[in-house]
This record gives sequence, C-alpha cells and structure tokens, in this order.
Amino acid sequence: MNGDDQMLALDNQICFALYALNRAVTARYRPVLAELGLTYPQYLVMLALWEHGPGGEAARVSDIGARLRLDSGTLTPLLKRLEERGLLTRRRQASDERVVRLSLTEAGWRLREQAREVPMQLVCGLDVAPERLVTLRQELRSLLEVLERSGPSD
Amino acid sequence: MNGDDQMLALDNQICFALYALNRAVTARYRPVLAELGLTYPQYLVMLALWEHGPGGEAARVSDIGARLRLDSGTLTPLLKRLEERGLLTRRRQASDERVVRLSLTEAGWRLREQAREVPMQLVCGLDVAPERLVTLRQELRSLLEVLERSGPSD
DNA sequence: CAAAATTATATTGTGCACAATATAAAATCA
DNA sequence: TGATTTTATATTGTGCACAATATAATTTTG
Repeated sequence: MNGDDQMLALDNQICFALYALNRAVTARYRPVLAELGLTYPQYLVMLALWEHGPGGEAARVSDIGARLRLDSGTLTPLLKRLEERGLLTRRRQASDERVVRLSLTEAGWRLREQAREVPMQLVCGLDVAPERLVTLRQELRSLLEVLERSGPSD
Repeated sequence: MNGDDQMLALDNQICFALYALNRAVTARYRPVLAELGLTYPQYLVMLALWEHGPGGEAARVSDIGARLRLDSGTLTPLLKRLEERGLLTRRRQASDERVVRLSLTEAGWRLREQAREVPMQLVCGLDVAPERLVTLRQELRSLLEVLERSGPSD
C-alpha cells in the first residue's frame, strides 16, 4: 500500500555504494598514511607532485588542481600545511606573479621512498583478486570520463 | 634513472578512481537535490529514514548511523538541520533517555514524492547502459562487504 | 544496593570540498 | 595607452567526516 518505490531503496543507489566504498577505502589508507604524516587528500597531492617530477617547470597550483579536480579553495590551505611540514615550497613565479609554483623539498622526495610501500600494503591486506581491482579501476575511470565529458556543460 | 614506480602513478590508484568518481557523481546530484533543499549526505539520511518506514518504532540515530556508516559526530548536526527544516523530529525515548528517536514529519514524507524522480533523472542524464551501472553497483557492494568483514578488526 | 563498566548521543576540533567572493596580475581591446 | 576582461590564487563561510572526549543514562558486578 505504501509508496514503496524500490527506486529509492538505499541499496539500489549506485551513489551510495560509491560513497560507502570510498569512505571504507579511505579508512583503510588512514593508518598507513598516518605513518607518513599525511591525510588521504594530502597523499593524493603528493602523488600528483611526485608524478609531475623534478625535471621541467615546477607544478602550478592549477596543474595539481586539474589533475585532482580540486580548486584553490581546497588546495591552498592543504598546500600550506604541506609547506609547513617542509615537504614543498610555494613560490610566486617571477614572470607572472599570479602563478604559484610548487617544488618538492628533499624531504618531499624522501617521503616518496616510504610511500612506495603503501599501494602494496593496501592491496595485500585485502583478500581480493588483483585483476578484479584492475577491472574495477578501469570501469571507474571510464565512467568518470563519461561524466566529465558531458558534465561541465550539460 | 629516477625511481619511476608505476605503483605510485595516480591513474593506477584504485583509490583515486573511486575518489574522483564519487565526487563527480555527487556533483551531478547537487543541482537536482538543491531543488529539494537537500545536500547529498542529507539525501542519504532521508533515504534511510524513508526506508525505515512509518510503521514500527521510529528510527534511532544509531540505526541510521549503522545503515550509512556514520557516527553521531556527523549525524547529530545534520539531523538538527533537517529538524530545523521541519523534515523530522528528534525526541528522547522515555523508557531509555539515552536514545533519540527520529520521526519524519508530514513535510518529510511529502518530500519523498519529489525525491521519487531523482534516481531516474540522474540515470537518464548519463548515457551509460543501465546494466553497466547495475554490475558496477554489485561490484562496489561486494568489495564494501569484503572491507567491512576484515576491516573493523584486522 | 553501590561502584564500575557500558551504551547512546552530543560536543569539540581538524581537515577537507565547494560555492561565492576578493585580490591582484596579466592579457585584450578600444 | 588606458579601460576592460580574463586568469590564478586566496579568502570566507557552510557542511560534512572523523577522532577524541564529554555527558548522561542504563546495565552489570561485587
């Protein structure tokens, strides 16, 4: 009799599955990253900076923002915290004072050596076939692409 | 020469794919839910309350917490906001004053009628085969279960 | 029954996300 | 060139998440 829309059942919402799993995964990372003194978003920023590499120009805030889909409202305070911990420096670019360039310090690069263990540590404590994770990752990335293509405008 | 661990590449992190897609999906919900005057977490709480139903005992804060994997630190202020908007009432249970019972108001139930359109609206504006989403949802839920089984203790 | 332990919710404090706005510098245009 | 527009980052304010702790009520124990 009641309007028992199965459409609104929590377990039928892909958004909830995504939300719950994302938080569960983040929770798994938390103690591991705590050993590095990083939060999860800070870890992602470090991954982006490590990936940007030491050669070429230092990354701009907006480079990291584009990579992680984060704006300056999120990144500025986060980067200041990483700077305070001595992992990177933030310097205005002389030729264009609007731009802030991010350079990893020695400590920032050293941290990468510790971080190398993180992915394996996570996957190992998981009892899931690795190829299952690869498949899932591909599917997640594929859907993200769909959303981002049609997203900004539509 | 450089320590080019592909393990640390951002695009190889399943955690990043999950993080990015979750935020992209949430962003899709945002304008739709704004019409209902709800944030995304508030929507999930309402889904849980609607699902709990009008019969039987009113939901406890911890019931919703168990369903959504959220603690009182998150739920208490969120529920107060929903109460201020007149969608629910919070009442201490007489027989056990520790417990707070959550009852949807008329407005809370009426909102469900509007919310009925939300899932279809989201899926339709997505150009992805529905069965692909069903498969993904199952996989996400399956992995969540794995994490929660081994998680709390290990 | 009284003391201790447990339970349910609330509070406090930190760190994201994100919208909206501000600031300042550079690029474009009239 | 001077005014306008655009661009890059920063700031402000709100609302989660989550850890740690507080509070108060119930249950368990000695």
